[in-house]
Amino acid sequence: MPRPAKRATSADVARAAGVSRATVSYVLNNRPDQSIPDTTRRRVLEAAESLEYRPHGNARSLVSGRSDIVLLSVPDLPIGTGISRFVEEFAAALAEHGLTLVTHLAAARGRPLPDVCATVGATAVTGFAPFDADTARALRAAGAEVVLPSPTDVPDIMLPIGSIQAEHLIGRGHQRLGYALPAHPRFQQMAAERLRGVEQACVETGLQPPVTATVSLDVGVAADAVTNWIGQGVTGICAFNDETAVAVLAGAQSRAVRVPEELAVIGVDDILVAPLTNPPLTTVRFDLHAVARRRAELVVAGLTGHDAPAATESEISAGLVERSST
Amino acid sequence: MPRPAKRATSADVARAAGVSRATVSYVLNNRPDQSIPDTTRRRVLEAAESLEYRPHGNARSLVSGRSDIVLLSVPDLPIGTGISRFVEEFAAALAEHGLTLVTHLAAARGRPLPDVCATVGATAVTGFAPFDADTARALRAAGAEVVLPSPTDVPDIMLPIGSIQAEHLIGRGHQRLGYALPAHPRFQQMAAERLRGVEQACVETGLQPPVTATVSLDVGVAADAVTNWIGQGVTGICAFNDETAVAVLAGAQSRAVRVPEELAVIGVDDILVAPLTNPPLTTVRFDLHAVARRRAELVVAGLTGHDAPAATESEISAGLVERSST
DNA sequence: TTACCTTGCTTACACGTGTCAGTTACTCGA
DNA sequence: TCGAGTAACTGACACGTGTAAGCAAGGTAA
Repeated sequence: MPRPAKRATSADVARAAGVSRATVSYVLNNRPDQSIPDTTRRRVLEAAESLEYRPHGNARSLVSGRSDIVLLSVPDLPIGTGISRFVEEFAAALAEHGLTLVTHLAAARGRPLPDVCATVGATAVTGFAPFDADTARALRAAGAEVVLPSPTDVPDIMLPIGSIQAEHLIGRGHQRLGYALPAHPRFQQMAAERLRGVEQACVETGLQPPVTATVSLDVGVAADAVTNWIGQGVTGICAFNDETAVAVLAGAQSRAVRVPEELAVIGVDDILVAPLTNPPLTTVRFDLHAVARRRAELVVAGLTGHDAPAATESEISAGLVERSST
Repeated sequence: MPRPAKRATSADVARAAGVSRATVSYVLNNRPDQSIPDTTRRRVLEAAESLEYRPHGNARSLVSGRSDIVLLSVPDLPIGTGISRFVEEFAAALAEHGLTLVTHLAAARGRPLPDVCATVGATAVTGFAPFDADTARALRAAGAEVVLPSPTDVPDIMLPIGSIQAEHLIGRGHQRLGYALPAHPRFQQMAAERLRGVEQACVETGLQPPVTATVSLDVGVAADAVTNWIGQGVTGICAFNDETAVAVLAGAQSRAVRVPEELAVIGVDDILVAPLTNPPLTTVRFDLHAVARRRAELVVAGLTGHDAPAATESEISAGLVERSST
């Protein structure tokens, strides 16, 4: 096949429009302090259009020292579908500020995050959990100006989820709750936050704290946990996420424990199969739209040096999806 | 906090080592055609180490015209967990060749892919389905030298999956098969490939082609499909993926159709909840390790200009996970 | 007329890197 | 002693962009 023409540069556009390269730059970045007549402006824009000119990000960031690239580090976890919605929303929110999002899956055998940061030239790096001090320092040394979240940002998202679960069950009259922790070690931090939310709700309504059990995705393990809960008088289970909740449902079924009559179960995430379980799973879907938008605000604020607008309670909106498992 | 020192450049290293910048470049990229005594070499390396020097990827790719960055476009779909394993494996395979992977979620409201390609300066762009001609052209114009997969690459991955499903059911004695298509429009292309694999297997063993039905993630829809299949004498269902399979299971249960006695069901992906369904779901897990490695080979081959080693049959290894739904 | 401002441009430099073409200083054979 | 060769290094350019500084032409005020 014929080798396609090399990508157009601003010099090509300048030649086509019959002006200097500087004029092209002024028009395309439409700088207010430069006065450029409409005829010239249009000539440049048309030339850029017809040549399919796209500014070379590397060259641009080389001179400006700042790159419009935001790097999102995605943890190497069995990721739920929710994350892709977060990413989508986050990317859209950043795009409104002219920022481009790329994601990198942090795996043991892949490149270390600071290297990736340096090669793509990201100005901001963000992730789901706060980075440890060493990594944060390395990221800054690799050129990142903003590293988020800081340790104070995370609880705002996770804690209310547990509260919503517990309040729903308590509202239905349950007096003794259980909490199903995930088995995967990397979920532990997130799980601890959500559990704390459940505990808070219990304390506030005068109940005892929930009876915790680690439930792997195995029917036998889940069944044992169910038997134990029933023995302790537990009637409602908050599960860390929907997969764990499905395991609890399977465990209950294998021990002939009726759901929701004998044991109510509520999950988190509203995964695709949640409406298809037996009985259909009640769950909490938290609004990634708002979380993503908030995160984007924090990034932009960090980049511009302004303070971020304070988070209002209503921004973190997690919603109950009521089905028949509670 | 004290503003951290600006990142070190190769000029800083040169000054610290008492040599010229060119020498620094020769040492760090250890070029064989330049003879550099060990004393000098060590001086440079030590200076680079102590300054925490990392070459500036933007500047490097600006001059070389090539960037070590591979961009993976992830479709805006309800993504299965399998994809993250693919990404992990792909990134690791690319890293062995000194390439860095970043992913971008292609969403309607985000940036168009060619823009992202241009801003990060990717030399290769790849995705799960082939790009349409316009997009491919735009990507090339944005600086991508390699755009994959080409339309001829995809069937190799998807088609055998359908075959494995069908052969498993046929081997169990089923004479009339059904195929459960997904409802989401963006899955259609992938589904068509997998369905073709099922059809091939049927033809080869002298069976009639499968009875297709579109099954959304809704119990009612799935139940109607099940009734229809039973009415046509179908005894085994190949589902597009595990979510669709779970819907079929739920539909069967709501119509009191016993699985697997009256209707066998097999999915694809081995999602987390697959062992937890009732009955536990038989499924096909395809080896993303091999697919990712193959894809990385294609990318590297495209960048070096060499031909890629031909795919052997054994590289595309998809494995049956037998449970009780068949 | 002269001094000075505005408009509409252009010229020239900087960013950090890789690399080619020189340029020393030294060794070696005749 | 002299030319040639080689080891060890340096100077300068290019990549594509943003932008400060400058410049010609025309207008305006004194």
